Amino acid sequence: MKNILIIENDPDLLGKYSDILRNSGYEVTAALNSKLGINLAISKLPSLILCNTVLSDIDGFGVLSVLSRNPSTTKIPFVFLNALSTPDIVKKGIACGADDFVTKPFQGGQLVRSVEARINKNKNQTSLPISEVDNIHPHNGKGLEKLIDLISQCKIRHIKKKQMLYYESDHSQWLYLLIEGCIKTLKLTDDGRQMITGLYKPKSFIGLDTLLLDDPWLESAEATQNSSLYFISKSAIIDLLNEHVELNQHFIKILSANLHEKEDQLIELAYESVRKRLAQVLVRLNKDAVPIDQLDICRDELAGLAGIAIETVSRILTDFKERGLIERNGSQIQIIDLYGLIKMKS
Amino acid sequence: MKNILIIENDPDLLGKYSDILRNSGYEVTAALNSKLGINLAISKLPSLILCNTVLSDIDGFGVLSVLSRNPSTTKIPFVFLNALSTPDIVKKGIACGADDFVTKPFQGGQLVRSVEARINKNKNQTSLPISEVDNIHPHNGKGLEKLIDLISQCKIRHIKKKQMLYYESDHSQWLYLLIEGCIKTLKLTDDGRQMITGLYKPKSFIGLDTLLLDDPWLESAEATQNSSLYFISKSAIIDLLNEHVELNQHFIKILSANLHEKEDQLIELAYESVRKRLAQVLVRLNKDAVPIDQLDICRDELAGLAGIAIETVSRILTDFKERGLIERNGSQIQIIDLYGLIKMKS
DNA sequence: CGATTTATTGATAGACATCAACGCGGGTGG
DNA sequence: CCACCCGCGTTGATGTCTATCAATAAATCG
Repeated sequence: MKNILIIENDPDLLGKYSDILRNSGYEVTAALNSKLGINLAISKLPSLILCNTVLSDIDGFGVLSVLSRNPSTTKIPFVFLNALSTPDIVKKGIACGADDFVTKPFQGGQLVRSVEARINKNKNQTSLPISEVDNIHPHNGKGLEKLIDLISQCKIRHIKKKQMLYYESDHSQWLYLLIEGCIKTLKLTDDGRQMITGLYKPKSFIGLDTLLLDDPWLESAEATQNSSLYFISKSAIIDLLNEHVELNQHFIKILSANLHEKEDQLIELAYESVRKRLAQVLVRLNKDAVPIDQLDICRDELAGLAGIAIETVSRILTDFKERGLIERNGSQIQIIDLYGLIKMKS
Repeated sequence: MKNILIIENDPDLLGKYSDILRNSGYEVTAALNSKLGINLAISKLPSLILCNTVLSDIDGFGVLSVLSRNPSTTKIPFVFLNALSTPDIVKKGIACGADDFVTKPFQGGQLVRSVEARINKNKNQTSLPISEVDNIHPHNGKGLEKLIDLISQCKIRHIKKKQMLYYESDHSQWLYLLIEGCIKTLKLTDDGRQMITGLYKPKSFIGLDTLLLDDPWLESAEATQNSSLYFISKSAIIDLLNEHVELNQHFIKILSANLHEKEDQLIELAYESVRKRLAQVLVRLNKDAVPIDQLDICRDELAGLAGIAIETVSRILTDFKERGLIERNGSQIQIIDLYGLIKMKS
């Protein structure tokens, strides 16, 4: 029978939730404060944890952080119970690695449904294969093998399109490994325009650049599609790094490659015309896109990637279409003449 | 008595050079081919090596490369003898780590003078203190201590203002550590404009980004002032990296910081006006400049740093002067109102 | 199907590159 | 020692590229 741990200050509510879940056939462990909750989570290893955001001693986010750092409990689905789901709470919850949010008050059925859905979702995830992660092959060394072990012990979280993964200037607690979907990292200007500094495809790490620095995030990250990611605790990775030299060197190589990419973008931004920049962006997107060379990306993001205004994107795209370089249907773009785009001159 | 090794194919010339140097009071070791030369260099450890660029088996550049990789011979001053000093030879020589070039034919006195000057120069260099190199403190770990040891065993070379250190797409053999002067790294566009991707001040490493990648240089490096650098053999550094985890992590941190800098520049280039970009460049230059806040930099380089046209630089500087932000005398710029520059709006 | 977001098109103005001319110093060679 | 040239910096006139504002059209979503 599935065991569910509930952490909730209010004895009345705790009893109520317990009853609902027991009636649905779950075994329930109850904790009236966070310390007890953490201990019970570690000793009982429940199938799921329900936890109030507001607790007397350590708050819900703190509980989640502690359990995330412990390898044996990091993978347990963690659902927040809270009176209000303000954007701020959701933001903080995602940053800590929460799986779901249930807002009080709720109908009994809703709670059960959420719990069931979450447990089922996490059942499937364990079988996801890790291979060729950002050019990691297990035979490349003991360290990379250990890294793959570590990753496979981490919890997978899913975030929806347009949801933020983290925000600029927030404290960074995780290294992310994207499994599915697409994540963009961006910086905002004072007047609200975005510059997209990175566009991450499956099998790549997000956050390597702040891994060893104590700095907070220097950019925000947002899902452009529904995405699944491994949340890898920074402290665990750092422990691994301290033991395995080749892992460090692998990361150095990734960072070096990133640096070179950025430098190329720099010179492009400085001296190339907008036309050429947009063409380059299309070429780059095409390279690591699905084989159908059909890009599903909104104008806003193209503008952010090329560093130009949305209206100009629109204009240039129609121009490209008239010249037979691309085809458009809706917001989808199909590249017809890749060579023509590459050879685009200012 | 100082021992000098001469490597020269032609027996007549070899004899002639030997006589000249013997008459000036040097002990001379002669080698008629490169293999012998290398062996003698290692066994005798001469005070200086004279070597023809053109040799029968391994050419002069090859000899220098081999000796540079050997810790016991890397520090020996190495002077090329060549019939013509074409820019191409000088370029290749500098890339390999040559100290000087003497062009044949020459007067006997010239050879002696070059040799003496070189030996004296290299006498002084051994005492240069390495401290706080790019935030390296010896107490930060065994690896950093070893790194400092390694660096102190490396030869220091001096390159003059406007001389190139390396060229884009050349093979990279060294990691450089700047001691004195200033080095800029730049990329060129097809139409000859330059984008300066890095401006290195003393105590910083140059070439970290290609250290672990087998790629050739992706940018060129040029001295903006007379500069002195340690030439650190890549293979030696890599050996050290394989032994010391914390050294890798130190480099990861430097690379991460570089990456963040580049990202900041990206968003600036994309969305800020040229006025603001130039102001930022001045602020950045001022930060790590001499305390007198007097910048000696030509318009061309300001343009390359901000990614704008030289004429525009000129125009904006006069505007800044009229507003009392800076003062100009000749090509020197003095910042009057730093805060005003920082607060510059588009 | 209406409402709201997202994309396109047009008109306009401003910013900046480009071409061209000119002044200034410093080095070079007669 | 002076004239000359060359590189560098400044200034002016001009044209073009692209952001911005505004209006409309299309598409997406509930």
